[in-house]
Amino acid sequence: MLSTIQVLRRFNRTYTQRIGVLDESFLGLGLPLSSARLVFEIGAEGAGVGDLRSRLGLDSGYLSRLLRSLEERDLVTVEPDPADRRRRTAILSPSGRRLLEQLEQRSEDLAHRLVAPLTERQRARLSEALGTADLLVRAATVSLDEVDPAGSRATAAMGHYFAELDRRFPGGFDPGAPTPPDSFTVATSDGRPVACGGVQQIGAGIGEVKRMWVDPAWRGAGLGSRLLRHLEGVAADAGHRVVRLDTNGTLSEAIAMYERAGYTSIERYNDNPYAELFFEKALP
Amino acid sequence: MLSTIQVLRRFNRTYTQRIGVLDESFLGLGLPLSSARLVFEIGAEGAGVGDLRSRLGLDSGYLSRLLRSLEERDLVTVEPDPADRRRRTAILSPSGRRLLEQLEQRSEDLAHRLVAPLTERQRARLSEALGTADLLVRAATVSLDEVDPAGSRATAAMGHYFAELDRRFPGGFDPGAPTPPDSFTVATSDGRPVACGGVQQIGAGIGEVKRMWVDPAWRGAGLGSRLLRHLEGVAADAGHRVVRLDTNGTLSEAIAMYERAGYTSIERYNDNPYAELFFEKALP
DNA sequence: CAACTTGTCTGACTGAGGTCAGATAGATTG
DNA sequence: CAATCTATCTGACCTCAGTCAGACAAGTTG
Repeated sequence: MLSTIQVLRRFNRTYTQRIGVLDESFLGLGLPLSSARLVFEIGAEGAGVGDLRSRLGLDSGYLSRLLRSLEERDLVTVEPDPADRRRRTAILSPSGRRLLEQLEQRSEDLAHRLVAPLTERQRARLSEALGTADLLVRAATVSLDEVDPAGSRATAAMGHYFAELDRRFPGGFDPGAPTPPDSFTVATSDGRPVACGGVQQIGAGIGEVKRMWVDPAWRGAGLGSRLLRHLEGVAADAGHRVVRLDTNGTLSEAIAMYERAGYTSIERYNDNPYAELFFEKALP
Repeated sequence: MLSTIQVLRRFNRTYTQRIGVLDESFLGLGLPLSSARLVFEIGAEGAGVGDLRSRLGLDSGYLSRLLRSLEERDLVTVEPDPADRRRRTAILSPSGRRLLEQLEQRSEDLAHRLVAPLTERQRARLSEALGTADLLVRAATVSLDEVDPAGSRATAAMGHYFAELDRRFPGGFDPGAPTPPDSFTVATSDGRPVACGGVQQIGAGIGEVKRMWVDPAWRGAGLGSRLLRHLEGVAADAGHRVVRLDTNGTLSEAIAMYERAGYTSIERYNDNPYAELFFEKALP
């Protein structure tokens, strides 16, 4: 029986040899690979230069040069951002958009050719396997960052949380004027918040986990328990011996997860009108 | 519901962003990536230069230069093959073998770090998904080549076939002095024959599929039916209207496959002492 | 054994990909 | 408003990766 790591390494070799070419399908349209990738990354909506730099992990000088060469070929226009004229935004020109379509097409053709020898049933198996692998690999590479509890990343993530509560609670949800917790963690994947949660002191040696949320598309990938473990670590570092949390009966997945994580039901400890269930766990 | 192609393309993006780094783990040991890959490919047992060329898909001049640079660093020795002194074989020196170990270690560490955030169950799911994807991707990218029926590739593949018959038949198997068929197809993956089969005229408009074999590790991936379809095409191109084949009752997987492919049982049409069952299919 | 084929090597050259050290223009802050 | 910081750009430079043409030695064939 092979270990996950052996399977992963074996797959990696298979993959780079055979599917890796999907990327190189960008070649042959008269553009070097990195320029083609850049066109792909700018996309139909355009993107900020700094944004591109971080997404592609390129040196600022190098990226600048790539953009200049795309401009010379009339594929891209770069314009200053009106709000902050130091920043610039790259947008595809009409011919750039045509090129993007060709790139998409080629990549699709190649994918098509790759699965062509498989029967319908095998394709379905492959789809399912790759879909599972995709979710798990994404889940494994989500980065958990502690952010400023009053900053924009925290606010944006909390927005998703409040919006979901509002959708799920029969009478809607009114966050009022929320006070930021002592510490706030955001889980990000591809630049988007996919989960979040805060920790706040509510008594001597007692921390509370607040505003914990996981994007619905990401549930079942273990992200919730990972985040919860992380938040318990944050609480422990802050000197708490116990963590508590409250929740609403509607949020059944969350409740199941708290129980799996070793939380036990306790009496009401606050006057949160939306809370119906209360949990506690002693930190090791 | 996403199509296989969409899933594949999505996975490809996830993958190149996150696992693609497994390869670059070869960097940082003072060797450029291609040299490191070459050391990896030479492996502990050494490898022929031509073999390396085809496995890595490199230009002969480029490969030669890479080998020279590894020789200069005392990582590799290249020696002529005693049987054919044009051919040369690359072998790792002791320090080359140490380097290979370091490369393996790094790649393993990286894979380990990647799966570390997953729970045991998730890792098992990932293993299974990647294993399935690996088999299917390999099966999809096997290349079917028509080779010289009397050449070395055909002989090597047939050797596997005869060896398996010898293992499986109660009284063993004696191929005698086999005459090469009119046409022979070998399916190759990573330079190894994984399946083969020949077509021979045995009457006016009648072709026979002979010596068809699929590597046991590859059964269940649809390779057999794909090869059979290919051989039927070869027979049709040769002007045959019907294909026949004979087989032994021991080879139950093969028999099931012939039936699935639309073959029907017929009377004995030859005096092959090992054959017990006879099939026929009309070509469209 | 002459003519060919095959396997590897050498030399000359190219472009992609990337780094680093400033320069410059716009924003922010005391 | 001077000083500082930030986002981007320019110029100089370097290595890696790869191609192509041809040389050459060893093997094969008529």
